[in-house]
Amino acid sequence: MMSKTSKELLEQFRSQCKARGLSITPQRTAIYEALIGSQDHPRTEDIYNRVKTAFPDMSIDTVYRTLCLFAEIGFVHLVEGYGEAKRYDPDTECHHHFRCMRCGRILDFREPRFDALDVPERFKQNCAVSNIKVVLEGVCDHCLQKTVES
Amino acid sequence: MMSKTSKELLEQFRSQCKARGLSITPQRTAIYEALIGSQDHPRTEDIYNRVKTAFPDMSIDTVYRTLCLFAEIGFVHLVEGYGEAKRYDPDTECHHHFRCMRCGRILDFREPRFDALDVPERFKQNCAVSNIKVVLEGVCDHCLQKTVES
DNA sequence: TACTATATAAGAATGATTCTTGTTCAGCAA
DNA sequence: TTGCTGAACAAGAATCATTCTTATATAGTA
Ligand SMILES: [Mn+2]
Ligand SMILES: [Mn+2]
Ligand SMILES: [Zn+2]
Ligand SMILES: [Zn+2]
Repeated sequence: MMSKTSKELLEQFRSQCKARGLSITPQRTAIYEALIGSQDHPRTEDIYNRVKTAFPDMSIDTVYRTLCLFAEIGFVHLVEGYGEAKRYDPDTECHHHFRCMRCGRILDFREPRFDALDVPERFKQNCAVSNIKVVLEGVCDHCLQKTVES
Repeated sequence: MMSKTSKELLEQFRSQCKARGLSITPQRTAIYEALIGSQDHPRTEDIYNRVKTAFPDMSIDTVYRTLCLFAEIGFVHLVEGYGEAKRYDPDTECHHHFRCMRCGRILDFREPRFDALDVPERFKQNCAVSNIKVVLEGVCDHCLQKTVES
């Protein structure tokens, strides 16, 4: 199936907001557009930088608030990390990550085999497991290249 | 095999420090002991609280510095999270985590099937993958219990 | 168009972590 | 043992990410 056009995504954004009684403000729309236009895993400040060309006096607090809201309602996901600035994932379909421990780059990958790993019995019985993710760690191709060069 | 006694672990700590030219200070020793004596995933401040009974005027900066050092040299691991305070793992053997999204509790589990999942070809070829971890997310038994009660 | 609750901007406040600086001490050599 | 020296430390300032407070603006609606 073909992925949604950005026009379709925007329409979906508007109707989801409506359904939840959230105002559709120019700021929220701009932040949403910045998100869907990115294939990476931006920090709040990255999004802030992308929108402030069009909105020179947007407060960074608005970006923090809005991304937090978007994460709550599922427009974006929060990426697992190691205590630095939060990173968001505009791709909310099930997928997994490779994380470069040297430069912080996060690469996506889809691996259906990993989407439904069989969880230990004790979690099945006592906890409510809502999702599983596999995280690969190491050094990315870019960084390996740099190592060779020097 | 039997797991190491704390005396053996301490001896290992001392020789590892020596091998790396690191001074064996009372502060480092106390922090190391606090770590190996814990079965959870403490924050820097948790460790600080545990050692300050014996060292009332230890600076919290020393705990930050020391945990960071211990993570670099592999005495502890850093736990993946979502941007709150860093959490450390004194268990450096390969294992995986369940994370409660409600209370933040992190439960360990060992699942050899997960330790050597077959990584996508493109990472094998271009990146140096140093480890794989599976993260389960959901609501823990404690929190489910609370939900039922109220 | 007017009203009201919601959202925003600006800046202060907070929490975690790191940096700076002057002091102390662990490891080592005499 | 003693003395030296670089590494480690304590204290507090500084920084970074994030959240809170408050006064103002505005989206949705009558
Ligand atoms: Mn992703
Ligand atoms: Mn663990
Ligand atoms: Zn890299
Ligand atoms: Zn819980």
